[in-house]
Amino acid sequence: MAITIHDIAEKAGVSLSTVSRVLSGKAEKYRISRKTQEQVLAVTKALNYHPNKMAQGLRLKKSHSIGLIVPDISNPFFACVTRIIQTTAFEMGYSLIVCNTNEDLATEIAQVELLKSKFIDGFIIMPVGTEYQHLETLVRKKHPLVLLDRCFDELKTHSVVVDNHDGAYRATSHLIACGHEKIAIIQGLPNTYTNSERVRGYLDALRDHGLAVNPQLIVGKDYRRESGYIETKFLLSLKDRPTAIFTTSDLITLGAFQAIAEDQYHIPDDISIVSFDDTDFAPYLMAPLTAVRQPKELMGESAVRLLIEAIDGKAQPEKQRVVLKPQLITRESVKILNSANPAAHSLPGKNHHIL
Amino acid sequence: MAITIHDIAEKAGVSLSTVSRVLSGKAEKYRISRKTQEQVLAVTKALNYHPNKMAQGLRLKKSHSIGLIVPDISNPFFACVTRIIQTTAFEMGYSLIVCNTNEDLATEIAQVELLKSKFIDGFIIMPVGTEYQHLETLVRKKHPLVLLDRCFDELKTHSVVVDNHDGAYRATSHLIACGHEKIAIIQGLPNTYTNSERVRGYLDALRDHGLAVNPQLIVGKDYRRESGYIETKFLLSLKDRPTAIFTTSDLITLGAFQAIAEDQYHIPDDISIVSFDDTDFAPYLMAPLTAVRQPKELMGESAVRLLIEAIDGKAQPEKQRVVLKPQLITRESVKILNSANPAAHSLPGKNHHIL
DNA sequence: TATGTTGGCTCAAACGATTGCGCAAATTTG
DNA sequence: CAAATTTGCGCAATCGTTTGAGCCAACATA
Repeated sequence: MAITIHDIAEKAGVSLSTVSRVLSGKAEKYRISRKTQEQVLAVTKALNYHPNKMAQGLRLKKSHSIGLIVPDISNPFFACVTRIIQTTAFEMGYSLIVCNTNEDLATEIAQVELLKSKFIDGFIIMPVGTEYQHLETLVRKKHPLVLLDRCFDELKTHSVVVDNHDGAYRATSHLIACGHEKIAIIQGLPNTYTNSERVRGYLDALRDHGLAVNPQLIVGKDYRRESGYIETKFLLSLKDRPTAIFTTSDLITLGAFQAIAEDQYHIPDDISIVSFDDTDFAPYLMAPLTAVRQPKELMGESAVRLLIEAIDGKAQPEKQRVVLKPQLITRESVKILNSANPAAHSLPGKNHHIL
Repeated sequence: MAITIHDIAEKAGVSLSTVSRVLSGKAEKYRISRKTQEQVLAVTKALNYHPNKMAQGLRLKKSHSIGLIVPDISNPFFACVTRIIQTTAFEMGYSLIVCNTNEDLATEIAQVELLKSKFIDGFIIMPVGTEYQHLETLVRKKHPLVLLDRCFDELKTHSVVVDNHDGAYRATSHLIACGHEKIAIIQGLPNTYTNSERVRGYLDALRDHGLAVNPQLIVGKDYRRESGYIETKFLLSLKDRPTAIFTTSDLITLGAFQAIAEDQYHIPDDISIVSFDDTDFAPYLMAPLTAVRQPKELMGESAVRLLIEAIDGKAQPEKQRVVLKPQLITRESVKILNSANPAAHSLPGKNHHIL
């Protein structure tokens, strides 16, 4: 079959050990003569040897691969983060096993189990976010683990998140600055870290600007397009229609757009939208989207670096939480109601072509 | 450390072999008594044993993981296909190692090398598509391999592709049926299977409808957004502007939209667009997109099934090429110039809400 | 009683690498 | 020239599984 160090040892006239030592750069330590080293290296090259990673892994208890668990790779936000993670990991010598949970807790648990048995060196997990028992097991068993995008305050592990409260606060404040008062929110998965923070940001912004909260305008139950469609339909049907909607993911926004188009409304004239994510297509939608941009590249990179530090034992033992700041990108999906307000003037309308 | 069959053997008072046999369902074959089996199973459960996949893999030369090499996971088309592949593979007991090439051949070669050493059971590759030496090596060494989306006629291996010629032909014919005669194409990566087929479909459609080919209207050099932007800028600057553009990927289309918006043109009034892919966001763009829809689910599923058949040795030894038919989805990005043409009437405008 | 058959399990050699220990030969030291 | 030290490398155990071959007891057959 494939070439092994056996073959090399034989052809080079030395022992297994010697070959292994030369190839793993331990020649100095074990005092292998220069001549022998060259000999071995030559044969290795000649036979086009590639070490068997499974054998290495078994012996060294290290697979040089990390497991990524993501709710939905086809969601452009996650897709982008995944790409960064893959690239960064590859540069650092790791390959990536990708698992999809479809936002389903049972699937997530199954994937974690699967990965555990695969001798993964570490995990990057964007959890569904409602339960964390299975993750606690990982932490207890000292599996290197970085939570990404979503985390649990109770779980003592590294994590990389965006300041969702800040993002939501600014999105909502922007709407208020533009003169909106009846502002709805279509939330994502309730009772999850990310979502709760976004909702909290929304509520805080309303409160800080002296606006009353209308519970009827808080809707939504997951981050998917279908949800955006349904909830927008509902919001549009209200007697006292909101003038603006804060959609908490770009996918929700797509659904909202569909509902709005179907009901023959127009963005932003009839209804304003601020979204969350700012994925690639955001500038090109029926109305170029004002959205909170998540620092996708930074998220992916930080997660990988943190994880690999943890794997190498170089991470601070105190668990770190990296909190990244989002950015509000203003385009044309928000109508300015109160051109009297100076704050509004400086905000949208100018930099439409931020892409 | 972790529990091994050693521990189980000891606690159950039997030998390693017996444990292994019971756990791998070979009890019958090796005549292990029912009592012993239950004994072993009980201890296994009690200790919460999970087999070490590395050791198993080493012994059995099987990792139950497959490698996926994809040009760009963040491209929504590939992202969607990747999700299907992951899900299907998982259902069939395989996990997925994902590699990204960024459409770069050197990276692709590096990734293939990496995966080869990882004891992958098989490959699904969406190649960059300009070279196939490294893939030929895989084929020669009998690595199960399925090419997806793009293939090489010269390479004798399984492949799953879309009938790109047909898709392009129908896209172009649709434009012609709507009365367009000056039709540009923004192609993808030249000299690749997929792209050549699409260009051929475009040319054939023009020819079959008696339209002359204007070489100036054939532009583009890769599938990315930037490319769409630049080429559209160019096309719009021509004295003899085309009335329609066939953009050969949704990403190119985004760039085209940007250029068109920037130059203050309007879709479809000033310029019509037919795209390729029909990703999720296509219906919600500034102009709901008429596009050739690729059967993403079917592509991903077929690729995995074919690969696993090949891994299990159940695939026909003759290499199979699965060719899937695309579908033209008409929305509102194409203007009907000749309302006299009966063919045009029956086509667009009705089913705008295909999502 | 000798012989064959079967049931029920264990032994030990793989798979392909890594590594502590130890053994010769070469070299230095006294 | 003997002893001590260094140089250069090999032996064999190990990682956690799987599996062909073999062994012993019990039972059936002649």
